[in-house]
This record gives sequence, structure tokens and C-alpha cells, in this order.
Amino acid sequence: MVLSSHPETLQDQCDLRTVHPDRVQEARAKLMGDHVYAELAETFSALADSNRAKIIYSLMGGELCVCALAAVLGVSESAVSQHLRILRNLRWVRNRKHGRVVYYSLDDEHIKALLELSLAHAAGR
Amino acid sequence: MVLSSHPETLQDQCDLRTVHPDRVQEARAKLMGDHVYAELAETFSALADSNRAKIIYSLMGGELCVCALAAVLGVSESAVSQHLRILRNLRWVRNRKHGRVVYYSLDDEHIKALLELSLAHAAGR
DNA sequence: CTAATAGTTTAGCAACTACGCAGATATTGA
DNA sequence: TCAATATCTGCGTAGTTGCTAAACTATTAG
Repeated sequence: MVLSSHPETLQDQCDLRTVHPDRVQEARAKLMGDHVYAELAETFSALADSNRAKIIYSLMGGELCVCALAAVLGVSESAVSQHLRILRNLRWVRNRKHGRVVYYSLDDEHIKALLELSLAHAAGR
Repeated sequence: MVLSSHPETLQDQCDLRTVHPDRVQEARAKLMGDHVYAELAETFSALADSNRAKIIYSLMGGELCVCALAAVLGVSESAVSQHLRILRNLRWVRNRKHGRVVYYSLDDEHIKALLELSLAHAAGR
């Protein structure tokens, strides 16, 4: 989409508070509540770590227990456990306890599409 | 998908290095190169900030200059400029210079779908 | 040229994050 | 019950991030 009040002359300066307050007002009006963006950021930040990305990708092949994930990633079980807690709190993964082993699996069908879109974007560089 | 070697008995302990090394091996083999996950994380981390999410959402309504974005978000132009650099480096936005005004707009059609998927995920809580 | 304006960059600081370590918890086999 | 195992939690440290203030660049008006 192109701005209707598209600036074409150099007189269109950026002192928008006096020249284009309407454009700012329009954009402000379209914004949703702050909590929406906070949630968005929180959701994405769960995926913004390479080890968590590896965890999710590994879980696409089926559920895995904590120590298997630790072995796959090559980090401590403690670190994996903490990553899994973050992912679990945001409902990206769920867990199933079997004896003293806890198996984790993906909990949302959106995750695959998100990864694919992100990879597609990164590939276009 | 369900594990083919799905553990069903308590004898299936988690000492995978001796009991289920194959499962770990399988998952390790499926992993892509480290740089892929680093890129994924980098891509998502660009969206993992509420102000950057607001910037992107604002730009969906059309291009805006830096000071307009600053006014919309209610933060300094410097802060906006730094956010825009991050988004630009990852090709989420592009800029167009007109006189001394720099207009930013979205540079990737994937971004809308990503936000929608993330919002859909967050909504399902 | 000079002053003013829009934007960028840099330095510094406070807040946050990921990790390993050590200890706590939960579950099972003997 | 006791020892072993799998996981989780609390804590300290190193590294990262986002913001402000100030300096710097680029462009334009006079």
C-alpha cells in the first residue's frame, strides 16, 4: 500500500507534529493495545535462541526426553530443562511424564509454518 | 508423528547413551548445520521486541519516516533508528531517502503471515 | 557559507538472558 | 527404606540488549 498523502516535495518536512500529525494519528489509531505487542515479542523471543530452535526442530521428528535432547544439543540437562520451561510456558511444547522420564513434544501446529516462513525469509537474502 | 521406538515400559530408562543411542543419533542426523539455527534465532529475535513489533505493524499501513515512527511509538528517534537498523539488516524493512527524510517500509511479504501465526498461537492460550 | 533539520552512530548504563554448578525433588528397583 | 536416576530449581557469572545523551553526518533554506 502507498501513502495517500505521499510526500513528493522537499517541503514535506518531517516535523510531523506540525506538518503530518494526521499520519501519525492514523498509525497510532491502528495500533492495538500494548499487551498485544508484548505478547508477540514474548512469543517470538521463545524462538529467538538457536538451542530452542534446535529443540523444536528435533521434536518435529517425534517426542524426546530431556536427556536425549541434552545429548542431541550437546548441552547440560539443566540448560535444556530451562529452555523447555520457557517453551512450555508459551505453549510451544507439552510434556508427558512416564516414570521418572519426561517426554516433550510439540504443542502447536503453528510452529512448523513459523519455522518454514522464517527459513524462507532467511533464504531470500 | 509418534516415535517408532516409543518407550512403553519403565525399563526404558533415559540413559540414552546406552539404551537409546539410536534415537539420539537419528535426531542428531536430522539436524541441519548450526548456522541454520543461528539464522533462525537471529530472524526471530528481530521480532522479539514489542517496539519492533509495533514498527512492523505500523508499516503495514504504509511507509513512514523515522520521526513519525518515533511519534507513533512514543520513543526517541535514536531508539527507533537503532530498531530500524536491526530490521533492515535482516531485510524485514527497506528505506527510501527523500531529501533528509528517510521513509521505511516493509521489505518482505512473509512478515504478515508470521505475525498472524504468532497472534493465532497467542490467542489459543 | 551558516543555521537548522532528519537521521545515524557511539558510549555508557541498567536490565535481561543463557549457561554451568550445586542442591532439591520425584520416581523406581532392590 | 535406601540408593540410583531423571529432572527441576536457585544462584552466580559472562555476555547481550535497549535505552538515553551526546556527538556526528547529510541535506536544505536563507
